[in-house]
Amino acid sequence: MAEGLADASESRAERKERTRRAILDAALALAADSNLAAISLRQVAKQVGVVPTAFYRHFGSLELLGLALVDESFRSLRLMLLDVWRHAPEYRDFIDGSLPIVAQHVRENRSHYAFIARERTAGPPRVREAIHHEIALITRELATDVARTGAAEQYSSEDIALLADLIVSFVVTMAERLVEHPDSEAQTLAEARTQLRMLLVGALNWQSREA
Amino acid sequence: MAEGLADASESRAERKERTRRAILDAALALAADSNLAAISLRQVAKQVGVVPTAFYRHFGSLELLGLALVDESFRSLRLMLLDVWRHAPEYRDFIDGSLPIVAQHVRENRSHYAFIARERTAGPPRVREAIHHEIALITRELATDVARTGAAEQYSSEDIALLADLIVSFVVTMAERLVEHPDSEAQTLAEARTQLRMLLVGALNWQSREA
DNA sequence: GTATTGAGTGAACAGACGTTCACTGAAAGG
DNA sequence: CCTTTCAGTGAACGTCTGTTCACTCAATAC
Repeated sequence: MAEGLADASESRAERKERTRRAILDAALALAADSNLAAISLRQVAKQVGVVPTAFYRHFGSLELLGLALVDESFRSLRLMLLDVWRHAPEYRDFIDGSLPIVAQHVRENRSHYAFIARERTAGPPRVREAIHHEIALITRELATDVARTGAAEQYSSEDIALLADLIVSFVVTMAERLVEHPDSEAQTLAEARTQLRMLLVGALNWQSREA
Repeated sequence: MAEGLADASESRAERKERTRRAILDAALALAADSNLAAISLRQVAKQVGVVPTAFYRHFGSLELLGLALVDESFRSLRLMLLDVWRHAPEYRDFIDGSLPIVAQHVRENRSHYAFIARERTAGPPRVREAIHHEIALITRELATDVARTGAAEQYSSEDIALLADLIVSFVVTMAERLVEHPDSEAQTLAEARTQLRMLLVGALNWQSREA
């Protein structure tokens, strides 16, 4: 089972995982110049430095590879959000506390966010669905979190959901901009800060009854 | 010059324009199943019922065809917006007056909106730029319109621009949803109505000084 | 009535595509 | 130590790709 004593080479599983990672990274890089549906299995294989057939040892198709990338992207994203929400009560200002963390995560995972931004609207149907599902889950979590902290007691639960959706949609748009214009991060962030404030001032003055 | 008397066949220019339209429509239809970067010149030609080479008589590349589609989409969109803004003062409620018109236009031009939604993030760079440019123009027009009607006198001009951007971004998101779930138009619209109201309640209570 | 223009043709090209198959050879299992 | 497993190989297939070129032949121009 074990490889006995000191062995400089990797185990079988380690090598496989290394190739799998290389394939994921290559696909991410190649898709960045167009999109997932426009790249070919052979391009990916060539970039990895492996024969086209080897691809099938790891993924049944480019679409399944795409689903793996969605999974990977959102696993990291959710960890970041968990961190944001756990520390939220400590913030003197929720917006100023949270936005920079999101911006930092986008900066450090630009290619993943770029992938999500593109494939969310242009990817293969199953990939699109997977992304929308993940975003819907996050929206639901934000809604329960808003309800739990009692920040909007005058809201009906339906309206809390709509508010959460409004916020998530806005942050998605902001993330798209951070991806597209990495050099303008400071300005994008400053503008988003003001806009989110405008939006939340609306939240504070909103009453569900005035539908 | 003229074609003399009664002639059942089309003029040369008419035939050319008819083929051009067929190419635009074919590309729009084929890209709907993936995206512009993933379709081929030969697929388009086959769909039109013309030999691949004939494509070049109308467009130098698929990318230029994409730019033509952007142009076409936004020309129609701008006419609709002109109509919305001209009749805005008559509305008892601006939101209830405008949103249904936008929704109707999306319904009647679904393939164009789907194209814009996809290529906005996943299209060839020049196509993406063209779309963002058009959206920026519309945002600027909305800002001057908001400023002109004096609906937000307490706003700095920078904040009017940010508010306009917030509204346009939201409507873009709403349009994406109308495209993706045509069957839920009524619900999407009802939710968007509430969300836009939340947002604008924020606008009314916002003051530029509290940055 | 003759000359020009130009949208559409059809063959040809070199290369890339996805997928199949039988294979190798080192790591892991017993 | 011998056997099994399986990530990666390499050739082969039929099909599709963008682009070139010389061409036809009806509508237009003069």
